[in-house]
Amino acid sequence: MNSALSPTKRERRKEARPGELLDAALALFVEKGFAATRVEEVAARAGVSKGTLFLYFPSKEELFKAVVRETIAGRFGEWNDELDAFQGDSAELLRYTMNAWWERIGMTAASGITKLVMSEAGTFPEIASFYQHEVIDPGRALLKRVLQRGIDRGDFRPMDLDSAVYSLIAPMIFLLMWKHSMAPCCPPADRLDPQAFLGTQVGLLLDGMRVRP
Amino acid sequence: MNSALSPTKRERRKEARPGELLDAALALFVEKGFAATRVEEVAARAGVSKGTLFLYFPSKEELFKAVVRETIAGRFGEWNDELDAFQGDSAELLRYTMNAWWERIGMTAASGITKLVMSEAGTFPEIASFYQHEVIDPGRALLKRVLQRGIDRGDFRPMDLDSAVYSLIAPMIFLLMWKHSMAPCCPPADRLDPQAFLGTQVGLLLDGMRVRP
Amino acid sequence: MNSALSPTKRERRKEARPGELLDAALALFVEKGFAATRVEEVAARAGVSKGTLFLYFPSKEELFKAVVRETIAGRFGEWNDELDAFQGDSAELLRYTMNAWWERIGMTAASGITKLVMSEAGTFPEIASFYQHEVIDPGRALLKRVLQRGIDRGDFRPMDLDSAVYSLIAPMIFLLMWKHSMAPCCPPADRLDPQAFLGTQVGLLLDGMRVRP
Amino acid sequence: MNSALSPTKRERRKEARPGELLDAALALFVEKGFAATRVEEVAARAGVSKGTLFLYFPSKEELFKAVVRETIAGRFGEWNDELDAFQGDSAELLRYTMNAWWERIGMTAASGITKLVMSEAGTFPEIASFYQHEVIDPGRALLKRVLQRGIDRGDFRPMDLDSAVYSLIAPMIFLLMWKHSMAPCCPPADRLDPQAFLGTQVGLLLDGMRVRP
DNA sequence: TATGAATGAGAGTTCATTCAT
DNA sequence: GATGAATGAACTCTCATTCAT
Repeated sequence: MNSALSPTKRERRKEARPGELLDAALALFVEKGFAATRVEEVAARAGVSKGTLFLYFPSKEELFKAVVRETIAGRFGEWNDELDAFQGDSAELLRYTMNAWWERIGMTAASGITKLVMSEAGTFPEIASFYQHEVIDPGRALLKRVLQRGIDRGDFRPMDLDSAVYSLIAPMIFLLMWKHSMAPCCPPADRLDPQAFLGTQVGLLLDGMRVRP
Repeated sequence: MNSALSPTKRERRKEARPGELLDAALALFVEKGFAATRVEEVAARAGVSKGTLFLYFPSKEELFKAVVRETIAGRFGEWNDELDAFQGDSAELLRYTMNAWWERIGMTAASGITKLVMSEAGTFPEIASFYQHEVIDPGRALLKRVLQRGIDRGDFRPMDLDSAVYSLIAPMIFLLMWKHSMAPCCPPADRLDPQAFLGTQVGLLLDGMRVRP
Repeated sequence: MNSALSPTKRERRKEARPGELLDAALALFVEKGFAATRVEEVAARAGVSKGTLFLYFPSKEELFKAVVRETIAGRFGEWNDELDAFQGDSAELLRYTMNAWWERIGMTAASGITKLVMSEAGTFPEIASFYQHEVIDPGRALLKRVLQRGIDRGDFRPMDLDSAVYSLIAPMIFLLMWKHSMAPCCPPADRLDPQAFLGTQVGLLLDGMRVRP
Repeated sequence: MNSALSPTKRERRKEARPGELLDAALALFVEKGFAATRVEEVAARAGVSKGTLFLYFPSKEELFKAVVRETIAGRFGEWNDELDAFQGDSAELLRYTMNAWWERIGMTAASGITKLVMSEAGTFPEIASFYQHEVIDPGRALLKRVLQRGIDRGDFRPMDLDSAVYSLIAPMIFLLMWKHSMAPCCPPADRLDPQAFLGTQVGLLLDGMRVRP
């Protein structure tokens, strides 16, 4: 057997199974919500039979939890490194960070997960809690470091950091909820342009809207 | 018939029924989501039998729509009047408006409905569209007027209004999604204080976080 | 009170109630069948409320039975008298009898009852049996007398009377089932003309289709 | 997979399922009518669970339609061939045809379907229409050919074919309605003997009941 | 390991029947 | 008597889950 060296096609597929199922489930859960997604659809989209799905995941709920866990594998390590390496004005860093978030999370399927977790938090508090610890808290910590850096460098004025962090999270959460709920039903003309919005929002947070005295 | 003068107990109940059912449905939909709420539960909570519910609402979906309609019934009229009557600085007006939103929507069950609509938008695009027209659009228009007033009076500097409006909506949507999803699972210490957050957010939007040159 | 002499409108209506309900029920049962007819519809058509119907008939089943009983009140007395009074050829009498049946039963709502009884006989064997005794048997006896008269007068050749009677009933039953089932769905062009059919049928029964030797 | 060679027990069952369900449905629909038959009963009689039935038929109504289609699947081909091959007197052919009808339709479960279709025509006009096109019309065409053959050969006198055809259909429809409605409730003594009746009826139609001039 | 036929608890909905007014 | 709001049993249909093959 050559499995140790180069897996056969069947073996490769076998190993890929859970991943394919998770991808299919992610797409469908995001599109239709947990309750409205049928496991048979997930299986079909992953190219396997209904029974096979239950070989890998003991129940629909566990499949959901696995989807969430899988999709949010630690993304903050490299991000923190980028922050440390950044040279220059903190306003620039902030803009860069928000943009990076949009490109790496907001624009990708990962944004669907957040929407999903928030939508189904009532039904899966455990998942919401897990998400809080694994994603939200690290994210807040990262943003806090950016702000702290700004204050330390004299770029930003002193402020209540915890609260300000939420001011940065808010537009991101809003953007992704919007994208996955209201946007699909709005006439294109009215549609919110995410990057432009993010730019304006950061701009306002940096400089404010009030006329200077 | 005495119905013209004083309604009998039965008649009084009959008039109250739809409201009682709507209340029960609102509570349960917000708590468990649309799919996970059983009509029998709604009926039971309203103190009637399953069949009675269908006397007033032809289907579960129509019940849901009715809940949405009921909860958001024209709230913008008085709000616009207050805006017109307001004397003073536009920054004050903005703070006042955001506070009022929290007190009238964010703190009440109406916030649950918005969370629900956004969560179930994939399953009920029609509802999402309805919500967009009946709630979101009027809300945006109102905020736009506030900003325009500020610019006209020289309180605010000129800006892209449409985009800035979303910067005001974002914290509200965020707050209410948070309240109905993550908040219930987070340790109290970490909990976001909505009023404080809103204050900080508006403060930042008004004056920015950057050190003045 | 004048009720003994001339009843008031309300009293007249009260006495008429069961009749109005029976009429409404007859029409709806014939149109939609027993199961598909809702008692509320019957009540509405009779201009009363659902509850009132149950004041006069203890159940939907009893209503159905009453409809059948009511609609077939002895019609054979006068018919037998006509037969006795008839002068002339028995072939003429037979034609007359069949025509009279069509005009008095086939064309009227009474035909719907027969269709109904036959259709629902499986569910209401008791009703079928009642119908057999009250309608079918007297009808057969009457037709038998017509045939016997023909034989006695030398108009008809001897034959098995019981069986021949069914040959006369068959086209009537057929016609009324047809009218209440297939006819409504057939293109007008194909539609069976009842009187013409009855004429042909009696003609054939009288003279046959075989070429005479 | 061995399915190509010898189907497994499960596979054999799977193939048999629709047929078993159809048989069970036929029996129950005929016995109790469409509305009074519960799908669970049908499933139980076929030895499967409620859910299984819906694996094969998407709804109760479709099950009913399938029963109708199945029971009447092209029966007229061979019948027309027999007619073409028939040698001899047209009166004989007519007797043979009517007898064959009784043996192949009247005596079998197929008669129950016709009764059912006529009984439920009000509720399922679509089915009635389908039946008209698939069964009644071909039947009429066949009988018409028999009569035409008789006239062409000089066995029968000229006549209005369309109308005469109904004179042949009438006793068949009558017989089958009778069998499925009144017959079960009548005392055996009174019972109509179908074959005898059909014989008499055809005899009368061939030769008439009038004494020859 | 993979399948998909089979299951059956459970949900929404209907409607004959009851009964307080 | 008359009403119609209320009931709840009954019914169709769904779908996560199981298991023989």
